[in-house]
Amino acid sequence: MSNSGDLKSIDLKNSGLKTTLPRLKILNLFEQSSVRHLSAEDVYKELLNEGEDIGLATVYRVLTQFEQAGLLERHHFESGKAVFELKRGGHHDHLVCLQCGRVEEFYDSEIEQRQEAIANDRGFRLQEHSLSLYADCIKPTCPHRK
Amino acid sequence: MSNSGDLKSIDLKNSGLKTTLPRLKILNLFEQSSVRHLSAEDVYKELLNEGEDIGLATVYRVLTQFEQAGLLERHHFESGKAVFELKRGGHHDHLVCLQCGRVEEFYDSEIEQRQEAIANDRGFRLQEHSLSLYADCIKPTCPHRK
DNA sequence: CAGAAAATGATTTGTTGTATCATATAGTGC
DNA sequence: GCACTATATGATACAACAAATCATTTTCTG
Repeated sequence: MSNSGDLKSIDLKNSGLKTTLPRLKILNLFEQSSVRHLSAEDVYKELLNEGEDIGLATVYRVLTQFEQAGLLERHHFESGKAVFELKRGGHHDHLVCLQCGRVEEFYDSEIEQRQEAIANDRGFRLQEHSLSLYADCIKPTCPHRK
Repeated sequence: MSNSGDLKSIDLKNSGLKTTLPRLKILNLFEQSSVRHLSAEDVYKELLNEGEDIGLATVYRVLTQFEQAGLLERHHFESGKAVFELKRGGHHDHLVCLQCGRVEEFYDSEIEQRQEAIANDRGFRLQEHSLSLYADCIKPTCPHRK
């Protein structure tokens, strides 16, 4: 069976990117992984673990291309290194657990509105924003709870 | 006149840091500079420009110490490299001009409240947050307006 | 002012990410 | 299917930012 009608293949073509094996592998990983936020190193190591043959340079290059194509979002958090996440329709912000590093997502329309208002009041047109909460988990289910 | 009663000297002593020349120079720079957000390189170059003799390693080390001591805040924004800012009492968030990179500060109690509520609702105790707005300036005074 | 403790700064090392370039692969027209 | 052209790959070199090392210098204490 040909892959030419495949959804991922279409995503790539629409972005002006050729449908290559490395790109499909990376896109697949993001769609199937239970962890939604992956760094370039994470992607590289995971693919090597799965027995795939891929170069680190390709991973960095493809992740940047996918970001520009609107397929992935790049976040910085506090670790210093970038992590990527599949861009699935809706926007959301992040809550990072200070114990285990787990990332929860949230959306708050009131905050979104206030941000718009703040930018407008000051003579700006808001283009994007970055909001991350860093918090201690008090749930007994948190594996690294203090 | 001795410096031992000096405000900066006291700030440093309270942090368990010796009152050394490099530390005073760096603290002075943050207090006197018109630009509130400086990277390690910015600090290093500025001090060299002023004829001061200082090492880059010292700058990085001291900035980190000042952050830990609560004298400075470290921000990441989107540039990838850290910038530092004097911690003057009140908390605020940042609005970054996409044209000229200028940084404006704002505080919105409604956003602050919502953040607390979001964390609590999800079983977290909020420790800190990072909120940056990236926007296009529509003021005629913006030097790099589109 | 002498001695102990800490800080400095030149340099090395580490980490993250991009640029280069010869080789390999994908999409095209036949 | 097959050859051709454009693009992508991946090993490696390079770059930027930051932290660790360590001999020398400076600060603080008594």
